[in-house]
Amino acid sequence: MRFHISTTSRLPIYQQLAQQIREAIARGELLPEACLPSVRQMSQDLVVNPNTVARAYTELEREGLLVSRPGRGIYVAQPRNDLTPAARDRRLIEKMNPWLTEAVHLGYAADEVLRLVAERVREFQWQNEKVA
Amino acid sequence: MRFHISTTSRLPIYQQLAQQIREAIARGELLPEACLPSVRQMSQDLVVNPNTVARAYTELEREGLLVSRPGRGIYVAQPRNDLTPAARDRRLIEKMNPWLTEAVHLGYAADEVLRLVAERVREFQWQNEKVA
Amino acid sequence: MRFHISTTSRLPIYQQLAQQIREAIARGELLPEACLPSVRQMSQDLVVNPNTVARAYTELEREGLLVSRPGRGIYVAQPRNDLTPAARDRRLIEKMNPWLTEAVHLGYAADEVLRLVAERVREFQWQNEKVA
Amino acid sequence: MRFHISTTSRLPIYQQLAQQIREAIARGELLPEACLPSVRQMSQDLVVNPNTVARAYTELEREGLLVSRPGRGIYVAQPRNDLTPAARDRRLIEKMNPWLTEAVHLGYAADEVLRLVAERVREFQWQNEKVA
DNA sequence: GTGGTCTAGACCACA
DNA sequence: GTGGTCTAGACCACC
Repeated sequence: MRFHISTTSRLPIYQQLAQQIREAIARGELLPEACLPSVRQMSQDLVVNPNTVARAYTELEREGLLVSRPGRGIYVAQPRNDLTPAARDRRLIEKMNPWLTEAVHLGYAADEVLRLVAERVREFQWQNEKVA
Repeated sequence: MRFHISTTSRLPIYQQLAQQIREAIARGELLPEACLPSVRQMSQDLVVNPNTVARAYTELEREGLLVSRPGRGIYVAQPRNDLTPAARDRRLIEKMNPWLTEAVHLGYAADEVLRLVAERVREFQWQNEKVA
Repeated sequence: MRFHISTTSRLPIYQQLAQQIREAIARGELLPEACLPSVRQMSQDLVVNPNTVARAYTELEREGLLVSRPGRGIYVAQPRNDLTPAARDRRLIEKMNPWLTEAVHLGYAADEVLRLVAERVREFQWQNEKVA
Repeated sequence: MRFHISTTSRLPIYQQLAQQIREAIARGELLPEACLPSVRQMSQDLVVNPNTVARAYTELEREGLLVSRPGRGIYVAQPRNDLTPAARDRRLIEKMNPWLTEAVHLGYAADEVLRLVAERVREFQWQNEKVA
């Protein structure tokens, strides 16, 4: 797994890293129980402050995506299944509003949005099976 | 139209307000040429500093969602359509990506995501026509 | 790069500064990825409130001329190219019209105006290539 | 001569009116010594506050485009010729900077700008003869 | 009355 | 150190 940060992006560095790790996990490139590079190692690779890497890891741990085992390293967590289907839906729908709103403002027609989502979903090499 | 802000949210107040206005416009609850509450009025309603409200309004004006008419008030503008198709897609995808990642983590299958979006799109009173 | 503000001008301070930065960028004196003075530094140089400088920077960031990187500084971005040709023309004509009117009032003939513009264009270190 | 104001524009009403009068004069639709509608008449036609019309007239009088003859009305002034060629050029060039800067940011190539200016000049039905 | 600008000074997030 | 947010309160332009 190689990550890289863009010093020209306006996004905070720790968030760039966090989002890349999230997507790597989502894509299945980082499997559960995989071990991530140490804070020190990663900070050297990316040429950033160790604090910045630590912050990204902390954020992901708080989200339940990573688990740190003190003295041994930081690992990809098992996928959580503690949400009821209704709670899952609620959570996802809630976060849909801002970008759907953006779509309206950008002048997208309804079917264009659906087309774009479908396209992106394909590119994501979606691996989840339908659970219901 | 009623708005409300959460002081416990990590999102800045002016952005909370801006996003609520964006959604109200996207939903068609605030139609073009509708007049918004004055800065002073809104700041009283929300119990925040008038500057904070002004900032939200200014932000939305820069985005082309509102137009301010000094001495008269601030009004809802027409949706923008001055971006190239590629730039439009780029913007939307950027905002959609983190959400898709989230969907994967929640265990959603591809067709479930599409179903959810389609459903939500229907709930919006989508007024845009396909431009192309 | 030296900037200066006129307290006697009717133009707001933050706009005076913004316009000077715009012109410096347009002339090629400030190249992409160049770092601008910090808000605090600039506010000392100009003897104005830091908020006023921040406002100029924010305005230019919204226009896509600058990118701010929290904790790191504020930098010159690449010129925007996300507008449709029609929207581009509309914007430019809108700003050009009052100037053309002025030229007529000053008694300029059509070819004199063209000559004057051509001259000035040459003085700019025009870096854009024709896109179409 | 018919004028009209857009209540949907963000430009102050008195400036909309002033600019329309300027352009009408520039185009030769309003000739020197032509008499403009009274403040009261104009304010009724446009359905705006008389103060607003008065302000537009005052602005144009200050610029030397109109002369008011108390008790008789307000008239288009004779074109001024009191500037030396150098002063004329200086004045016009000074006001060229902002929109030329905009052109750079919008990504225009040098010859595109010249083309656009030439086009607009033609549409203006330019009536001035070369003076030099 | 409306919005727009400016100042002073505080606190937070990021590196 | 950097930029980002928020407040309080002043003054101006526009209608």
